[in-house]
Order: sequence, then C-alpha cells, then structure tokens
Amino acid sequence: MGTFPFHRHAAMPRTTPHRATILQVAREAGVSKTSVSRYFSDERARLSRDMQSRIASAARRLSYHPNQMARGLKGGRSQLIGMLVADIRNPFSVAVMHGVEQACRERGFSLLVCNTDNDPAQEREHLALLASYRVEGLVINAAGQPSRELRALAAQGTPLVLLDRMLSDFEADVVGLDNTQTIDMALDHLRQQGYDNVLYLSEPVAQASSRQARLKHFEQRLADDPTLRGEAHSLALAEDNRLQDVIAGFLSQASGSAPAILCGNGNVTLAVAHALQARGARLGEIGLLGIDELEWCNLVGPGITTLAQPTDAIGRAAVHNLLQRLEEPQRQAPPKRTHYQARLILRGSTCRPNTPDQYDSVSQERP
Amino acid sequence: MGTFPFHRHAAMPRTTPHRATILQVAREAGVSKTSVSRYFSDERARLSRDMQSRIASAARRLSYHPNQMARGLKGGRSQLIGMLVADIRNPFSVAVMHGVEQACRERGFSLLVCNTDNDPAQEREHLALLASYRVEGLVINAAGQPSRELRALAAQGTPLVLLDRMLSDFEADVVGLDNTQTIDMALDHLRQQGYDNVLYLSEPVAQASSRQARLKHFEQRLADDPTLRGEAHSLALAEDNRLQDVIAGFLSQASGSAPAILCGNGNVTLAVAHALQARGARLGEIGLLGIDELEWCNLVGPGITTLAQPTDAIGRAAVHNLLQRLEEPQRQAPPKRTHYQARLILRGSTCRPNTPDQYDSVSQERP
DNA sequence: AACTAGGATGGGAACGTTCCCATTTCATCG
DNA sequence: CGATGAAATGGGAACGTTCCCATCCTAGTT
Repeated sequence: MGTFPFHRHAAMPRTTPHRATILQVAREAGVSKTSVSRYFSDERARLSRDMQSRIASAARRLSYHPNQMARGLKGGRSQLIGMLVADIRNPFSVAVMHGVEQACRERGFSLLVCNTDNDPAQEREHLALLASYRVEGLVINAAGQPSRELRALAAQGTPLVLLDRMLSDFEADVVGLDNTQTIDMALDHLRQQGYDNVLYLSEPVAQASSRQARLKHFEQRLADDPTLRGEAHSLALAEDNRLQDVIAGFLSQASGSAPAILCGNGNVTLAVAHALQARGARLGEIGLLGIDELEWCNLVGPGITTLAQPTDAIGRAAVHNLLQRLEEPQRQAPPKRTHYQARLILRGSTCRPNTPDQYDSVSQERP
Repeated sequence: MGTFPFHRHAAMPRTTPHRATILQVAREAGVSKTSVSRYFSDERARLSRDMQSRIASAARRLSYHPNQMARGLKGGRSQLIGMLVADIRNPFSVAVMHGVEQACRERGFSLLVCNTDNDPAQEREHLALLASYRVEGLVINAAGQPSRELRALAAQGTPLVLLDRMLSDFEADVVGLDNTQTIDMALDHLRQQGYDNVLYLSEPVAQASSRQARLKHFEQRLADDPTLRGEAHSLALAEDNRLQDVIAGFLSQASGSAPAILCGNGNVTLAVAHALQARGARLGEIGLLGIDELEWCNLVGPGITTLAQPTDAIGRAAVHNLLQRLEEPQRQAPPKRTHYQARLILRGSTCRPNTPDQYDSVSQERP
C-alpha cells in the first residue's frame, strides 16, 4: 500500500461545514481584510514579506479559498467561459473541448460546458443560465438558428466565437476548417486514386453553416470537373433506413464508374462504415474518405482514409479569440475568421484493389 | 432561407455592455425589488397575477437574467456541481459525463468540468478552483491518491461521489460497475468459449481503486480454477513497446492453450486492438474481450466482444447521490455503494475459429 | 362594528469580496 | 531635525441579490 502525507484513519471525523472568510483570515493573521484581498489577487507584491508569510500561514490553517461568487459580484468578473455543445459525445466536440479547456485553464478561467443534445429548447435554457453566471465569453459548437438569447448575449457585449459555423446575419468570430480546401483536398485525393463518382454525405445542413459551405463547394466541383460525377445528401443519422437507401441508390447507378463515399464528419463516417459492413462491401473497392480523424479508423478493414482536423489548435484559437476581445472591450474589431487546413491520412479505404501500386497501408488482420 | 422572429441586418448595432439589475426591473415594473426577487425564485405563486405580469414584461424588455454570483453570495447556493475528469477524451468519461450533465440540468444545477490530464498538480489546482466557486457537490472520475485539497473539500461538507474508485481510508459514496461480477462474467464467458489462458491488461492501478479490485479478483479466479491459467499486467499505454512486449511474451508461452486477452477498459481495448493488428493476429484465434462498449467495436475484424457499462445510469446515480446528501445535510449517512451489472455483447473476437457453431456474428468485409 | 388571520407587498441588513480613498510608516535628502 | 515622497496598510462603501421582519389590505367571524 502507498503512503499519504495526510493519513487519517477510516472513520475520519468531519469538521463543521464551515468555509473561512477573508475576515477570519485577516483576524488570524493580524492584518486587515484589504491586505488579505491583496494577497490573493495580483497585488501580492505590494505586501511586505512578513505580512505575506503571516497571511499564507493563516489561510492554510483555515483552508481558505476566496469565494468566487463574492469576487464576481464586486469585481465584475466571473472567470467563467461558456461552451455550448450540440452533442457532448461527438468525438470532434470532445477533442475541441479539450483544447478549449486547456487554454481556459492556462489563462485562469474555468469552462462551463452546456450540452444541448441538439435541442433548441435546451439551448435557450443553457444560454439563460450562462447569462446568469455572467460568463465572460462563449464558444459555440452547435448547429441551428441563432436564438434570441444568443443575440441578447452578443448585444450585452459577451464575446462569442463560433466553431465551424458561419451565420450570414449574425456577426461573430469563427474558427474552423477551411471548407473549400477540405473539399478540394478530398476530391483531388479521390480523383488521384481513380475514383470518379462521389457520394457526399453530411448531417443536416443548418442555414449558412460550414456544412452548407462544404456541400456548396462539393457541388461546384462536380459542375466544374467533367471527369467527376456524383451526388450529395444530408440526412439525420438516426434514420438508419434512409442512409442504407441512399447508399444503395448511389451504388445501383454506379456501374461502370469507380464509386467513393465522402463523409462530412466523424458521425457520418461511423454510420457509413456500419452500413458498408452490413452490405458486405469491401473498403477500397468502394472508396471511403472521412472528414475528421477518429482513433479507430486504422482498425477497420484496410484502414479508413481521413482528413484530420487540428482540434486542439481549433479549441485554443477559439479561446484566444475570446480573450482578445475581452482585453480590448472598446475596440469593435470586425469578425475574425480563423481557418485551418485539414491533413490527409492515407489508408486502404481509398485505394482501389486493381491498383496495388497505390496501396501502402500496414498489413491487415484477416478474420 | 429560414425566417427568424428577431431578424436584424448584418451590421447589427451593439448596445452598451450593460446588464439589467433587479432594481432596474423593479423600477420598470413599479414594484419592489423583493417582489422581483420572489418572481425569479420559488415564491412566484405568492405574487398577484397582475404583479407577475408586470414583472415578466419588464424583465423581458430589459433582457434581465438574475446574477448567479449575487444569488450565490447571499443565498449561499452556487447551483454548481463539479466534475473532475482524468481524461476528457476517454469515451467512458464522456459517456458518464453526459448522464451527469443531464441529471444536473434536470435539477437546476450546472456542471463545471475540470480535466486533469492525469496530472496531480492540475488536479490540485482544479480542486482549489472548485472550492472557490463553492460547488455544491463533486463527481470524481480520476485515479490517484486523494489530495489534501480533496480532503479539505470533504471536511467542509461538500458531498463527494467517486466513479469506479474506492479508497480505503477516505469515506465517500461510490458509483460504478460491480467489479467482481464483471470479472466473473468475463472469465465465465471466455471459459465457455473455450479459452483457458487469459492475459488481463489494465492501466496503472491506483491504490484501492476498482482497477485493483478487478485485478485482485482476476488473480483469485486464476487461483481458484485449475482449468484456467493466465497473467495480469498494468501498464501506462503511452509506452507502446511495453504493451507489445507483454503480449508477445504472453503468446510465446501460450502454445498448447487457447489464449485470450481481457482488457480492463476502453483505452486498453483500443491499444490492444492496434497491437494485435500490428502482429497480424486473427481476432477469435486469440480471444479479445473489452470491458466497456465502444461505438466502433463491431467494425473491427469479426467484431470485438465487450462488457458494456450503463454509463448514463452511472452518471445519473452519481448526481442523485450528491443531491440526496445536499437535501439532508444533517444526516451523516454511511458511505453508499451503487454497483451496476455489466452486459455482455457477444461478437466474433471471442469465438474460436475451430468452433464455428459458436460463431454468429454478422458477415465481415474482406479487404 | 371590532377583531383576527391570511395574503400580498416592501425596506433594511447581510452575504464575502473588491475598490477607492485615506492614513501611517519608513527611508532619504537638505 | 524636518520635509518629502514612496511604500505599506487599512476602513468604508458598493456590488446584486436574498432573507427576515414589518406593514397594509381584505375577508371572514363574533
């Protein structure tokens, strides 16, 4: 068994549920409450060494932590950043959240995560709640129309940043993938690998979001490139039959071509992988390319080719943006767009079986 | 394009960054601040209909939201629940977090998530911060020794609940899997499928945690069952070579037996799946069973058999526990243990190739 | 008509801290 | 020694709300 510096026996007695206040620390240290306040803020250097020592000692004895509620009240700062997430279980959201949370912590903020489960009523509720906590900034990773509550937050001066989402009549900073470059990279890669018939699948396209931008660019590429054909669909993934029908319909008219499926995000990749498996389809023979890297992609069949987003960097950039606006509240800079490039991770799902010289993935297990 | 009830043009002017106070609403509605306060608390029914209507109208006009900081100060309630997570990207943590967040929201609390990245210094920092926000309860999903900060929180009366973790000298409520039943179920299943040599792999075992309980029971089963042999290892997954060496060593002495690998959690399952793939091993020939269900498990080879945890229910039970203690602060009930049963999801990875009558997974793609 | 009880409404004090202005202390210089 | 300026220290008011006690009004009962 390990040893602890503060070992106590199993029936550890509980002291009274009491939290020390600044007045108590002041009394214990024989100083004024103002000095204690100074010690715990950014004015510690203005105190003498002796006083610092006495305060530190008293605070430790009393297990004192400043009450952030009281600080927020008088000081006007909550030290909270809100993050609105459409689905907390979405790997992309989680990965970005990780970057957001780290960037917040490094700058002394706490992250208040609100999960909407793609429900507008929950979103409104959460926004009201974030407003009541006086969050100092808000990262939004949710689709859908901007609600009245969101507009009110913006109107009250709360800095906002949208992840992977742009709204035509709502000015806010945006951080995300370069959608044009992403679709270009995907289609260039598929074309290079010999695929000439592409099905693009995405989750429902909200108004003026990046999903729509991707879709639009995909369709433009189809129109511009006579060697490429295909189709695009957006669908709610809960409707299992719909996805199967769309894929079946696409493949039924794909004879004489080299078909591939381009998935708009990780959720779609997962669903399509399941659907193709159910059909007994061989990855590569039917190309599969997913936007977003997932930890299991190289375990499935010959490996699934992906376009990876730098999710940590995206999360950090979002916080950086918010804090910049916080630091310069009088400067109403125009909305800022920060776009990142996707990175291609080549695996067997975009290598056609009759072109083995293009196949360089690792060896695969054979069940 | 959709239509909004509050459409504004793209250059929407920003009003001053001003938040309405209860005094302003009171003045606007021609009532006292006490009445406004009553309206936004649980005493709304004590107001006349006329007054309610006037207050509602004034609050809407001013976009008023109560200041939770001020409420927390006088009322003594933060309405916050903290959750300490060792790795926010761990699928188990995320899934449980979803249940926690939902249960909190349903009861009017907000969840403050703190990610420690398995770093004790970060944990201490987060705990201090949670203390400063006066969180009303804390869900802990992190391994490691209980720190002084954690003990101080408990001493101050903050209800705590541990997920999947028990500490011998620290009394707290615990919610998680029934570790004995889980190991029994796993070993019974493997034995039934014809495997007689089991390698149990887990992430590093903290003192008196459920990881240790599982390990202990695994070893006890080995000792009790003469038809079963095997070995157990705990290792940090960042050390890639170590895992490969352990698996190689296990398999090198497995001739004449039917070997299987039991993974202690989802992270281990993923790592082992990669390692087995790298070896060109066939799942089933070498059995693979993972504790925890992952969304991609049925995509890999013949499908990976798992023991699924009811993560949502675990998260909800944790919050239920905290709130019970909050509602009865004077009742120092003994620590409560809530244990759930795992559910076996049979797939091809625990079906030996020479026993095809036991193989009932769906057909597999062939690269 | 007088009294009583309940419902509705309101004002002042307090919550724990920060901020602002005031005071005290100390060191240096003339 | 006295004056000056800087550093160190401290007290009161304010932050936005809740809570507690007080007051007023109305309806019912005697």
